[in-house]
Amino acid sequence: MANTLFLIDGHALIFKMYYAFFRHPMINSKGADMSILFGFTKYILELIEKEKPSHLAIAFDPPGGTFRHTMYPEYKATRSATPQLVIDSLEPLCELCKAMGFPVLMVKGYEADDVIGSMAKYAEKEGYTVYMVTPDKDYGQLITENILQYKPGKSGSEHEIIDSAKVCEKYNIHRPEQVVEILTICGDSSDNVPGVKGVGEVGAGKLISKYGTVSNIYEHIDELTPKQREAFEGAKDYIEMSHDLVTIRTDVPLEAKCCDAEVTGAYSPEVADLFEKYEFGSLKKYLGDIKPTSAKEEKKLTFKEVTPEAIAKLAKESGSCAVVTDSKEAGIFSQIGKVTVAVGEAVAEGKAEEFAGILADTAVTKYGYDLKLQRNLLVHNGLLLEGKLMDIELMHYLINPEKSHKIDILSRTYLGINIEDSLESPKEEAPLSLFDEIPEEDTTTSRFPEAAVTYLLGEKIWEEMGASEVQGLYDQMEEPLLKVLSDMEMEGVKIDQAQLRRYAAGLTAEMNAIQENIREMAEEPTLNIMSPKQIGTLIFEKLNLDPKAKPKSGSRGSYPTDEDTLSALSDRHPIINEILEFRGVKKLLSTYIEPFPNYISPVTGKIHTTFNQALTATGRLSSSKPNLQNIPIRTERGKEIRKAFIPSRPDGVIVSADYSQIELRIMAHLSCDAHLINAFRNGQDVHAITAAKIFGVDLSEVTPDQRRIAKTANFGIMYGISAFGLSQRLKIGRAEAKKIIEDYFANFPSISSFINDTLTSARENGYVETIFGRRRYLPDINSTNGTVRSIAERNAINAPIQGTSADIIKLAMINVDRRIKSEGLQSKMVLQIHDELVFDATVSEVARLEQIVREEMENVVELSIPLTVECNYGNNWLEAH
DNA sequence: TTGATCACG
DNA sequence: ACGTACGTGATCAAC
Repeated sequence: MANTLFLIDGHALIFKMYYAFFRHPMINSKGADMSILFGFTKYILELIEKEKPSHLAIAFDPPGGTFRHTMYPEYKATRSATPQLVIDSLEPLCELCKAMGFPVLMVKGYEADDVIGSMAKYAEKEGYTVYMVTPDKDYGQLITENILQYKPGKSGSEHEIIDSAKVCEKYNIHRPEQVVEILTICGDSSDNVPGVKGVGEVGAGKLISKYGTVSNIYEHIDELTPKQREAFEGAKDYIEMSHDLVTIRTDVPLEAKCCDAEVTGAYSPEVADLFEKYEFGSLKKYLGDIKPTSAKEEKKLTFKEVTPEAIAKLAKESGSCAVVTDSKEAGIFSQIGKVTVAVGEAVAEGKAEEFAGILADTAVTKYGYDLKLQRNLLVHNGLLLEGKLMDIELMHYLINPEKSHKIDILSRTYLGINIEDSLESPKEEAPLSLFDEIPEEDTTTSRFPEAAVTYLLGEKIWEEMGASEVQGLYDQMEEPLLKVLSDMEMEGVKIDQAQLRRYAAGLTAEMNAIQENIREMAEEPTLNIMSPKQIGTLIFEKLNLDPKAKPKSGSRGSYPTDEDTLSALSDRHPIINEILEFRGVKKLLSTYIEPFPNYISPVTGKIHTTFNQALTATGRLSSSKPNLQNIPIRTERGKEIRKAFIPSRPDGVIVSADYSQIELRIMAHLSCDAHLINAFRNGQDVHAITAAKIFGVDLSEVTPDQRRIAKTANFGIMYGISAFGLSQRLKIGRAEAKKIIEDYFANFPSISSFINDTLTSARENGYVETIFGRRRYLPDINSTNGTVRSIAERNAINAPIQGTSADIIKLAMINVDRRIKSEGLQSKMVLQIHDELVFDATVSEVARLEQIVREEMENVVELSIPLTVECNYGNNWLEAH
């Protein structure tokens, strides 16, 4: 087979990668943006794997001007400045390409186009088939039988090979060289090359197919229409220069020979070094067995097996051990398999009962991973997990909440030990009931490595926590909370199944009726209302309710059909409201009603959610399987679902206690704003006071509408407002929104300086923190990319507020739990919904419980504003509001 | 697997 | 040149 040479248009590929990673840049551990370097390298390696070229070279534009600039000073003058990342990536990229054995073609005074053109023609003579890898249409002029254009596909789609026939067809010309004539006539706005005004690709194609060249058109200028003649006359002075500018040179002196570009597939250790340096972990597979010259000695994990009795003795002596409780991830009521315990290098494995003494020993610290689940499993199986719980996942969460806390990654990062091979790969469970039979235990896989690594990691990560001063946060907050959450999960919450079933029947009937109605109105008996694509087509094409609506770019031509968009059209056709109704009902059924029976434990008859304690970026909890933190309340239909959350005892009630406006109070505290602090101290209506200030009216004259706007503005401030965002929320003009924000900051200067101070500190430190020292790192806070930087800035404002609120309720939960236990109440705390605690209580205890809960929640921390709690109770969760 | 949509604070 | 308020989880369609 003939040799194939791939010539890469480096400049174009760099920009392709720049935009591909624009929204989510790839930042390495040192904070450097590797987007272009990584994307470029990955593209080349994948290209080689896919197309298997025998030869490959990469052309870049040289620094400084080219002959075209000399010829025409305005050349590319309209281009905006090259992004800094592109500039910074160029040199390391060249170095990397050379190291990988690909000739870097760069000739002073010539652009990459000319270098590729010259190389292509030369290689063609040598008998190569040449593919020019570029999206640039200018390259069409170079295409021959053996020189083709390889046009990379846009995000996901296939590449396209452009041959002579295709390019001729595109412009309606006879020979690819005539692309030059087309470009001369059309000009090139991005390169600032002038063409013949008023003549586009189609017109140019017709003329060139008839006259062959631009100069021949001028020779027959009398045959043109008057308009065309005028246009060509107008371009006469510069047309020759334009012709010259768009002509790709094919006679550039080249040093590289084709044979230099051979793709061997064998890379040097220096390439592996660079991959290591740039953290291209996922690209190492392309290097085969090549290892870096400086390959670190991978530490070996050593352990020796001893008996359960021996390990118990060691654990007692050292005061600590690591515990791994074997079970499939199938809910908190699973059977336990074997238990593995490690102390230093000593490990032991056996039935849980064999370790019962040590597990229950309060004097022995337990290192482990997801100890909340382990504690639940053990308790369910009649065993205790006592002593200080050092959960490495939770500990690492405090070091950096947004990094991965997976044990294999921690092991590599902190210990230099790779346990991937010796660990069970976490397989995805079938997403069925939590209470299915557990698959047969895989006894071939030992948990020794995991236990031994956990022990080492526990000590190491604890040290690391000292550096960011989060040890106290762990001891005082997360570790005690772990046990509280474990109790809450085990306790569960009672659901009125009969009420749920009755409601389901009614809703289903309602939904079917709406569906029929919609299909009739649409005259489409098979319409799938759940398909945004079908709904978009129906509304914007068939019914044409908004002729101005355009398909969203990027999502393959589908129209937006979200609630905002649809609501705006509800006057145009009755079908709109029906669609929204349908969605609402369907949501309730499929998310909150149908799946719930599967979550009811046959053991307790209750629902047991999982609280994720090491997940959110801000310090909040999250709830899953099922999520009990997003049970409906805002709509009438939704409220019905809350009625199904009932007390577990016949003489029971549900008690709900929620912090009133806690985040706004925290902002008042953090900013020390006198107006807000006074308002909260005096128990006044803060949103009304805000309205009075920003609209410059008396408090008594604030209209409900002004209050609503002020309330939205208050929330907006906490989320890192923009004029655009506020205008969207309030459905007002941008200028009006801008005015509101300006008036807000003018009247609340301390909020303004709080924001500025927070941003300054974030830029200096690279992180922000809550009043309890919980950190969130913001690697993009100093990014040159404006979009990602503003996201980081909004996070910088919001994280201390949301995070402090999360810290406060966490402490309150610990204190409330302690009081309930110390006073011997039967009532149980069962749910937390960010600013609300829900209790499964007994009637006789309600008064005492409310007193305790209010006391603990309101006094958990001393701030410059009071924290107030609203407390209610009733026969179900809805009535408790 | 991803994106759109929508439930909550 | 771009996108547009913070933090979550579940479901469905469509790739």
